[in-house]
Amino acid sequence: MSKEQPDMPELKIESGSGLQTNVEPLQLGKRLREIRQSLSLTLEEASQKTGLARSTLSKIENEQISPTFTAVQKLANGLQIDIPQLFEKPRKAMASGRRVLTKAGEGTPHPTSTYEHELLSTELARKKMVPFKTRVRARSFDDFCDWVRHEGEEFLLVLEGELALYTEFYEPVPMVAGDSMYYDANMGHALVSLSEKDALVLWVVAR
Amino acid sequence: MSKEQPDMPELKIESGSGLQTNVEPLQLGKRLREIRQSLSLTLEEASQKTGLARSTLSKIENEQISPTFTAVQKLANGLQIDIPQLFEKPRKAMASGRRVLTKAGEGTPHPTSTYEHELLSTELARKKMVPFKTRVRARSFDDFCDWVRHEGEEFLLVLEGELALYTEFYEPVPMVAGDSMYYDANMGHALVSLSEKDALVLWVVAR
DNA sequence: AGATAATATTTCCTATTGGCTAATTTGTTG
DNA sequence: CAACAAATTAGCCAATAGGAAATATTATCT
Repeated sequence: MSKEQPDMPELKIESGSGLQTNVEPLQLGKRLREIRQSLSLTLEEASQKTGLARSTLSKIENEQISPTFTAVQKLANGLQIDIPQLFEKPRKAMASGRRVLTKAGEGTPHPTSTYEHELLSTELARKKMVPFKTRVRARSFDDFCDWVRHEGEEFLLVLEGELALYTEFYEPVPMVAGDSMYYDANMGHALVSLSEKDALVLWVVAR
Repeated sequence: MSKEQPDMPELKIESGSGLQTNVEPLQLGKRLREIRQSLSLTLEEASQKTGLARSTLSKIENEQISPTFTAVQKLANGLQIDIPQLFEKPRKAMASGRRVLTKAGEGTPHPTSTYEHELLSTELARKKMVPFKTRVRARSFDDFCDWVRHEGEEFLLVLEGELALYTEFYEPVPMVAGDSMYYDANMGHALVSLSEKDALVLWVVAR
């Protein structure tokens, strides 16, 4: 199929939630080229160091192909760059001097089967913390069969109601409004409301 | 079930190049599955959020294929995770499975000239966040002459009262109970209570 | 309990794209 | 312009991404 017009960068938005943001703010090829050139490497030399073919490198740098994850690893390995560095925005993670105000009740809703989250910030990818307010519906311990468990650390403050924090290695801890907890999120954890009313907690997760 | 497929090629992640690279210490699929499940998402939901097919997600999670970089981007975008986080080795600064409970009003007092802080955790050196509750006494803008300014990011939630957040580059923002703010702490900032009563805020600082 | 329905996940097949070798074009110097 | 080096493109094969059927898992009824 011979085209004479330059390839249109297709930006396909899938159906369903219209929440999808564009998927190419990050010019990987351009940055890789900069890195290679800053190392004074030719495509051939980079090829030898990474184990990828010259042509492949060329196409990646010109953004004609999207490298496989293993290819990215080989690149990072061969050129002595760590992957996180590749994807960090040019400067600080969060743009300097930025702020996000969230008025009461106007966070982004994010319901799950067991909790009702309200995200209190946006552009989470660039931030170190994820703050949200969560409504914990009254329920019993039996309602969950598996711990919540993920990277990072969590801080939570009870705003309203009474609940218990179940954790993997300890006895359940009853908590009332004003109590707070700081814990390692790799430890299994789950919240259970103890009263008939829902409980309300502030939750901050740090990576 | 027709298991006996003739010439079914074995699916291997390492392509046939067979070069030196021992690149696959990082269980990407496993981590992605954990992330998806921690969000209580089904493959179908994740598919809608990311624009990737169910089957593709499944194969990625089972490490049967090496996702294209655009696929990784769609994943990160749709699931609200940032890419560096994906590739960082799971390090644990905080002792695994530890927790600190702070009952209401029993935090460590830490008064300053302008605020009255109550630290809500201990062993701060090992943690990623510093949470504290602060009472902001009624005062005027003139009471402070210099901005507070430090490394990291801050999240604050107004628990009681009315106050204004003064920041270096913006107009003062009036806030009432329930409002929250996320901002870069390098930007000069200061809180002023607007009512006769003291205001109470929750404050979390991330390094 | 079992049977059945509903949903979640995996498998199979096809179309598309990444990746390698080899050839072509482009750029630089003598 | 020749001669060389570097980068890009063409052709081919293998791997990935998508779609739908098959399987596994969970929920709902009698």
